[in-house]
Amino acid sequence: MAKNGITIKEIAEKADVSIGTVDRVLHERGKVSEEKEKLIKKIIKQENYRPNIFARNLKLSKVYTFGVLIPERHQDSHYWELPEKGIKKAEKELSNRKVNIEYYYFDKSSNKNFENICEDIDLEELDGLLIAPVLFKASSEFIQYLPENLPYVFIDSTIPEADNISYIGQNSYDSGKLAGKLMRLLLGTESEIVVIKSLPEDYHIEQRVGGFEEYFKNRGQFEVEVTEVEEENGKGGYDRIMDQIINKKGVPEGIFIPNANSHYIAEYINENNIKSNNRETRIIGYDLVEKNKKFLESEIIDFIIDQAPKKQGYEGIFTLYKQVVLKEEPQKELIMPINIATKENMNYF
Amino acid sequence: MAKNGITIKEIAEKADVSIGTVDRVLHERGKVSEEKEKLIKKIIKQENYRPNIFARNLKLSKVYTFGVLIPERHQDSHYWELPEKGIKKAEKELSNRKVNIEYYYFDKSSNKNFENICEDIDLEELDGLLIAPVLFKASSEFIQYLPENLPYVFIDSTIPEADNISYIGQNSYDSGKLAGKLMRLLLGTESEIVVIKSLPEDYHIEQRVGGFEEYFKNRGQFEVEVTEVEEENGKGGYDRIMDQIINKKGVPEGIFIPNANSHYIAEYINENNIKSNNRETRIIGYDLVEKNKKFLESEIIDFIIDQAPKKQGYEGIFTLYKQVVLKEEPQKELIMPINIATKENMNYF
DNA sequence: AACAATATTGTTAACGAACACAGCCAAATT
DNA sequence: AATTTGGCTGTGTTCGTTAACAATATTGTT
Repeated sequence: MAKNGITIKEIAEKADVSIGTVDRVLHERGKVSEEKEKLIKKIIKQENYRPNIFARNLKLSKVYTFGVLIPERHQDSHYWELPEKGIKKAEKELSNRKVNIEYYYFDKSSNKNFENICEDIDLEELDGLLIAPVLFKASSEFIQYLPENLPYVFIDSTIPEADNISYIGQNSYDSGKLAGKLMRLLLGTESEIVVIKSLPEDYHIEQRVGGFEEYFKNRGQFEVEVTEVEEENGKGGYDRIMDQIINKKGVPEGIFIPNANSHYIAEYINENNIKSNNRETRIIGYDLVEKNKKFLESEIIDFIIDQAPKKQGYEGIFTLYKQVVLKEEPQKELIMPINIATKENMNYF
Repeated sequence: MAKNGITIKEIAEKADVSIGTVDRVLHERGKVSEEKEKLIKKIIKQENYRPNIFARNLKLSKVYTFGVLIPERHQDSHYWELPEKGIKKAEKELSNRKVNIEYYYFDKSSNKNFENICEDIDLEELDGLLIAPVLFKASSEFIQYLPENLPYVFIDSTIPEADNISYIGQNSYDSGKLAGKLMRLLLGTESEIVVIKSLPEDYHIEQRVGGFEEYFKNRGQFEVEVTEVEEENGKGGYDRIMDQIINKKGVPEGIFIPNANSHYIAEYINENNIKSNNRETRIIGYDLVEKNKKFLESEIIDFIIDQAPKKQGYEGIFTLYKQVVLKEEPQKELIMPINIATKENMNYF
């Protein structure tokens, strides 16, 4: 019991060779006769050899450097601060384990800037890379140029055909459906719902809207209308859209914002003291950024769907660590929970 | 940059002594002249010396054994399988890091059994202990007898005056409040709500009920009535209580079950095809055990509050690992999120 | 057969910490 | 003066893995 695992030395004894030969088999370095290679491999398998990570890392005593390529912190209503928090947490925990992190922030509204930042990355220095491929096309291009043996992990979004060792993120479609259900609960019956999507198009957001609409199919007493707003216009853009909506159809009973900008709407509703048929307008948004938390606290926003961004960052780094440093088996996908945040539980995430 | 921490050898050089002397200072073994001791201590502090965990563990090459003392898996509607899953996950991840876990399951309905199990534990063999102190008094007694230097962590519940290195669990009061809010949303207006508490008394459950009631204070259109049922009577007990409630006051619009037994109620409602004033009776319960998931899937249960049991187990073991093996600073408390599970997101936890 | 070229295998010194052991020196004892 | 004692300090080995280097075996070439 509590078997402590066989060592290279013991394998060597069993196979009647030196540890050098075992080492060659293990690392595929140098030549080994077919006969001995077979024997050694058999023993390794039989005895379920796992290298002693303490010895391994002691010997290597290399400083591993991981790169992090994510949007600038303040973008998406400061959403990107959140994954970064998780990354920093992982960095701290790994600080005395020879792990070092280089941060590269790009402006997600500019492909050009993304490319420039990418060029700045000293890929030769890196042992792993954490990427938020929000700029789909530019990111797809970028990963073509990565060195063959540089492992990378995606967080937030993913690129289907890529060779990433792992993807960490949420199922956006299901989260949209959940938002639909919550909205129905909030409204009870017969209501008009507006979805305010932002441009440029984004896979995540499309999915969320898709799931939301799906939920209301065959639920005739709810009318769902999707509108669009240019992300870069900020608060002003949202204000104008709201003016238009209200002028055209009156105040909607429910508003769904499939990104972190729901606080703009909440602010509009709050400033203009808007009510819909004598009841509050219900708002569901995404992401626990400070401004959304404020309006969640005052219950102007009813629900925020959270995609565990901190965890995404944390697990992203740890996935690289486990892969690169500990040589553990990777997990191809890590799907985040779809958290529902309200005034009552928002501080526990 | 990427400073890798000073080594004993480097300390020795700086202090112009040998590594032996540094070692003596570090471990308080043998005599060292006051003068040199001071100097060495100063350097250690200045340079923030942290032993290299790889070297340390390689040398020590000790197998650490952690004990786990939790209720039998099937208890509380199989709730205890969930923390155990997290524990097993941690065990697997730590398997090649010389960590070994011994499981001790007790019958939480019997103090006597708990005591017997505790006596079976070979405390001398253990390097750490994970305890779910659901039996408050018996657990309080037990921890008195633990060896001075045996670190232990609580999950699920805690004991105020104990010397545990960490507590991992949820804020039950706030989770009850959240349940209240969700119930109000489900019901809309004017409803009768029944809370079915189980006996014997349990701190967690009291807190949850307390939070729930608190939420409905000053919300006159809701009437909340608390009833009790003997846990050990199982389904039969819940059936009888439901019969009584319905006979006395008719079918309540909402039912809140502050533990993992909500599936009993759901089954009752389902079997007897019960409706309340032509609308569904709303049910909110706790814990994503299989049976609850089944009724959540079919929407007979509307919400399940989840306390991240798997995470509790996982983090519990890792807290011990970090403390005992890696000698990192412990975190006195780790408060779990209050997760809201519905049909739509239940499979992502 | 002599020798070079290549294929295969063995040896050894780190990595940093822990710890047993040996050594040195001055004061105390005989 | 020789020896013991105790206080203090340094040295060497070990843990399992890695990788450079050394050594030996085998094959090919003239």
